[in-house]
Amino acid sequence: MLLTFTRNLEKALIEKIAARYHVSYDSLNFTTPPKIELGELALPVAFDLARKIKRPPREIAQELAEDACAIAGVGKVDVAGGGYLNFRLDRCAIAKGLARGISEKNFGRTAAPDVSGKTIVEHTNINPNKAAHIGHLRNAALGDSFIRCLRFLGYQVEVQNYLDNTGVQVADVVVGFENMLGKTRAEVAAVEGKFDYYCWDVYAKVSDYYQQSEENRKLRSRAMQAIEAGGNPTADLAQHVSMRIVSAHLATMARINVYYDLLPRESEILHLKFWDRAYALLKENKAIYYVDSGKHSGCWVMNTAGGEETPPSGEAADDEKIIVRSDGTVTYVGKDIAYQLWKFGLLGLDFNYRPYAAPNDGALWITDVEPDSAAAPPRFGGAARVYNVIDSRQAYLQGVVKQGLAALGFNAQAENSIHFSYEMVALTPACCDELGFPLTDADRKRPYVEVSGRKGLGVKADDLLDALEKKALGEVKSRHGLPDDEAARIARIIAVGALRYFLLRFARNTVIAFDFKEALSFDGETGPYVQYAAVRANNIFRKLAATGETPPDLTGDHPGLGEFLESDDEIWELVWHAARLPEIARVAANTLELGQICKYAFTLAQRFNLFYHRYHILSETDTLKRGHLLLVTDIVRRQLEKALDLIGCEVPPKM
RNA sequence: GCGCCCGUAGCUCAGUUGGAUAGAGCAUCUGCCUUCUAAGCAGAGGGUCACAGGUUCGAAUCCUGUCGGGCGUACCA
Repeated sequence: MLLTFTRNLEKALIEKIAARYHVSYDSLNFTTPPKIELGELALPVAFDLARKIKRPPREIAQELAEDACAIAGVGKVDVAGGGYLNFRLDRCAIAKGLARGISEKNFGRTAAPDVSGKTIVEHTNINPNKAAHIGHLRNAALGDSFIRCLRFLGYQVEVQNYLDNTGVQVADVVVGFENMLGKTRAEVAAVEGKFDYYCWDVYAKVSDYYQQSEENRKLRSRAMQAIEAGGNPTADLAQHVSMRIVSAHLATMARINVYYDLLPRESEILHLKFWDRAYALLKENKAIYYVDSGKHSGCWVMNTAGGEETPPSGEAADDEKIIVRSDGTVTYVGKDIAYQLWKFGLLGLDFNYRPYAAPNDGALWITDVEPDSAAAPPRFGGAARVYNVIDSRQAYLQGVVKQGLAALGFNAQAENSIHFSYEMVALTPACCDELGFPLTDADRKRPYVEVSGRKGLGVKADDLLDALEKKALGEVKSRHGLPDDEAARIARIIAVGALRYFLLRFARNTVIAFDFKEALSFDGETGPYVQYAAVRANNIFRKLAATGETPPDLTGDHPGLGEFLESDDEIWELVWHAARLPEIARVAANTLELGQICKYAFTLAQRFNLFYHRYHILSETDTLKRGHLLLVTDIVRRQLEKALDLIGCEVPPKM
């Protein structure tokens, strides 16, 4: 409803401006007037036109206002300030349209997506060699919320969690087990308890082990080569470790409502010859070249000079990105280029697939060398657009992948390879103290310290979730006498609400300096605040149902609703804000700023709380007014629930 | 060195791509539970938007410079 309306309004105005002033716009930048009494939408376009056609802005605004009145759905247009166009919309029509939209389960969204074709979103991508930490949670929360928005907006989306099961980090843990600890695969398999936590410690110790001798450091390259070759005890151990860690990661992510469609594995990129094909393509197109001297001697590096030029001399290669190492193994970037080509359907090869037992019993698939004869997989890959959710430190690497595609002539696909970039989660020095992690004096002076798996410094995702659940459980139990399992279930929902909201409320390019007190807060601008508003609204309907009364029909006629909404700006502002969810979701999806959804949900909850305190709905004696109040409450609670769903949060039955 | 990002209330952050009187939360202070739940509500104080120029009807937002901070620039990812 609203998306369609605002876009029609925009289109109609663009036409009118073109007809009257012969100035063409692709889009118009609507804003919000400072007060709802002034209208719902504002347009400062007259200022821009004033410059272009050399006439006073107020005069232009006046003329446009007359034109705009004729557009369907527009109630009144005023000229304000130096030349603002303020639009007052037909309140009753918007409220009714919204109520109908909600009843049809599309929450007021009727416009088609902005683009067509499949969108692949790759996120999480944790190296399968240790437990997930808070940085990984930010990645997954962003990626998962993004795909929820895209799906809500009607996009076809495929979610992939890439498993780097043949990379250096897995090799490091394997060296830790085989060489440092002298454990066999059987002994590793017998390790009990949280395996991802166990590996966290092993990984941290391997750093010291490498420091001890050159001999030790050589073990990494040896392990890498064995893992890439496959069919040997080291490779078997790597597979055991990485797949066991993956299952731990999936369990952690399931705790915060994050799920995937496909788990592509790097081992298949190698064994199904994806890399060989990409390697050949890159060589053919002279996108990479061999270096025979200098510090990168023996490597294949990216040809940033590009094109069909003869590869530059070896001496010029010192600052080029290495794609194939001198020991013959391929770097992550190389494998990522092959993977990216496959995502766009450009490689001419496909994975084999088998079902993976998913934590949510949904359809999750994993790639494999051999096909699964018993199950027919859906068609994966072949995307029109690809989003890679990776932190901003990898911007350079993402650029190389893009460059690789472009060097092969796939310019459109390079253009549609989008790095969904965000800043890291770091730790405040105070937080490191709480974790009992020793800091250097230099670190102590910094605003924050980077999380480091290599040093074993970080807040583990499961630990944080445990702390949140424990705190939420205490709060629930202090308010309600509930059976243990019911209380625990509610505590989990609140914990997830607090965590996901916390991780998403920051803008992408803001470093989150992690602080336990803030992350564990349930008051003020938090997920639980929004959940609480929704629970309160639901309680009204629960009490209503208990008395046997049926709530107003969303699709009904609602006589008197128009007058009611015209007479009360505060209630109208609440309804109007509720109606904007699809617009906000669109902005969030286009700008990749999921914090917009958080802001929206919080503001809606705030306005609802104001409304809730001002009107005691169930004791309202004017039955017509009571019906309107109930309708407004119904609209708001459903939009609140949907907004929470977009950021991966649920509404608890009680709070 | 080079490249990218950041600097907004005591603290943590928003700020709809240049628009109307710069907003929230936390913390502090003052009130509000016999009501659909106080994880809440109402109110108060708190700002040279790092600094200096510039662009124009209009700048926290754009351009230049200075100062301060972060990240990247790996045969890790």
